[in-house]
Amino acid sequence: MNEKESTGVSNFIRNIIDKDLASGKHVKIITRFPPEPNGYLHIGHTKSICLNFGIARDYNGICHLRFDDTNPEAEDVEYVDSIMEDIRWLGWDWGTKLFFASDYYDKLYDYAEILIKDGKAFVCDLSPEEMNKMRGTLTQAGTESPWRNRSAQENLDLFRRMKAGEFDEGTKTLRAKIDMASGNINMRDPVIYRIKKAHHHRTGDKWCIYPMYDYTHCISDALEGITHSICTLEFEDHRPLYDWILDQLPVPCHPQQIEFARLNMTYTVMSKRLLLTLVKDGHVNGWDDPRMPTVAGMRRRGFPAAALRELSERIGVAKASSIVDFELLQFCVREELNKTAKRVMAVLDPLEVEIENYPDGKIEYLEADNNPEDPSAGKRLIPFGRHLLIERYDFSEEPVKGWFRLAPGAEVRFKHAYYITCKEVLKDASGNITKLICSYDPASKGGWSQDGRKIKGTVHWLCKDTAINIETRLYSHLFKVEDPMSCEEGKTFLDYLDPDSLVTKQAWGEPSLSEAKASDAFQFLRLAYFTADYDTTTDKPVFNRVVTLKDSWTKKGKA
RNA sequence: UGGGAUGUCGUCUAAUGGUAGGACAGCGGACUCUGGAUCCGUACGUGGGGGUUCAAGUCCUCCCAUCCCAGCCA
Repeated sequence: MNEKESTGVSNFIRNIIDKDLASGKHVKIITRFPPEPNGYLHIGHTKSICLNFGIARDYNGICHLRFDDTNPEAEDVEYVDSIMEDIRWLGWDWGTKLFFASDYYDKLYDYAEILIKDGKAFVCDLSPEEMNKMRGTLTQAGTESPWRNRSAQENLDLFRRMKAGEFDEGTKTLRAKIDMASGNINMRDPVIYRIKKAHHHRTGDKWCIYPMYDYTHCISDALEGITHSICTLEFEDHRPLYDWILDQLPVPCHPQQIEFARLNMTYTVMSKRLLLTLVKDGHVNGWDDPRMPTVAGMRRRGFPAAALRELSERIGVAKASSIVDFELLQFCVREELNKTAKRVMAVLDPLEVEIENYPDGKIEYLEADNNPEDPSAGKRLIPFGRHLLIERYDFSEEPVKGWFRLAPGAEVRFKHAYYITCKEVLKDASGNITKLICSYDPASKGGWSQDGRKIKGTVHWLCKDTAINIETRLYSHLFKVEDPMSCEEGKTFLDYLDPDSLVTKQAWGEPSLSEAKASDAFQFLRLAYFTADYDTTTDKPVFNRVVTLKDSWTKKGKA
């Protein structure tokens, strides 16, 4: 129990670390989270973030935040800022360990010269098209570049001139000299430097050659003393190259790359490219649209950071590709919000109720728990009067078996208020129910009676005269199918978008809701968890539905 | 006739040659001033064939299925 709490759940990566610690290979564990600042973080990244920062926390180690900024054309400070904000919001702290791969450009360059002097790298004049042709195919070996056997001296001279900006983009690259016949395409003399006359968000115009990921990442890890370099499965094929480069150079250490399966989740897509499409083509309202699996979107939606961390714990870490049930996320969100969300009453689809034996014009204030799960959340006073509003679906003129909400002649409890009995049903000319005439039992104030009468049904309600208008944004899955990526012939993931994934509904709520501040979490009693949106104002409160409450009644198909 | 990986309840994940366990979802019940929460119970799994072993999810072997790789992206 104690061990489990202190080191988290067991997984194959922690097993490796345990062994390395036991054998004395390492005494201090250093991990890193290495995002490229070219997009927003999504829930897939939160798995990696929690993994790396979580290991550092549990092993008394350190997790570095290192931006993998080697492609200036794609990257921007805007992303650097949003990524740091998201990681902090998720509850992690990198202390002083903030790094940029671009911090290492000078060292990286020096190492490249070493490679050249040792005959392990060469300047190649092939055009991108030629290089592509000569790379071979998955089943056929590649062909060696005609420039492969230049002298070290010539290579050094050319590389220095590349750095000096003497050549145009695309005319020359620096390549590692490995094996054009390798079955692993990454080992077929991979490019390690290319010419890009681009402005870098940190180094400005100092450089016109930029190192490639494979070359940069392993050396950056080594320079920082990373012990375990944890990445996703698609880099498995790159590990031989990671190791090869470090084996050629006098680097301070040789970190171990370990790959794990990235997170996939039902009813959503996870790639930056696809998310960008959703944003760019206006299928959602920006990166922080509450339907997006981005950290920014989930934050706005109202998913608590603690729930996201809990999810990361629960899904575990392994090497088999998998798709996690969205239900598990919802469970984590409900679990957290149940403990923390303030209970209030709101009515989305109102039906008028008039209490015939309650004095007209009288308003009394009744005491209500703010959170039955947390007594320290205190109580509040809610207004009650003759004219009330209830949820239309809480009344049934012809109740089915097992129905214990309101019905003609039935008595139910109005939460925190009184026992109410339905006396009469008023309808308009076309037969629609317009109002319920009810009576209340004054002896049941607070929602209970001394005679021990058993009242099974409890409904939520609002005092009509004091209720305020609110806007609710009812979110559901962005996609109609579990896996939008496995498409039928001729369709794309966009064909599975659910046009009803956002339904905006004007509703009514307790007066106190006008004071809600953005990100405040609520449970609208018996309905769902809601969070005040960034758009909320005193005049026009706006709430995002985070997740509905579990509902074992409608699930039975009885509603 | 390329290389690299992975197959355990519906889903995710543990078991490191010795009782296949947990969580979510499901189902049933208890309880409840939220048909919420909580509590209890229940069903469901080692991709397949051979082999080694007293004993195999685990070791060997063959097969099958799935995923990743041909950017001067990361």
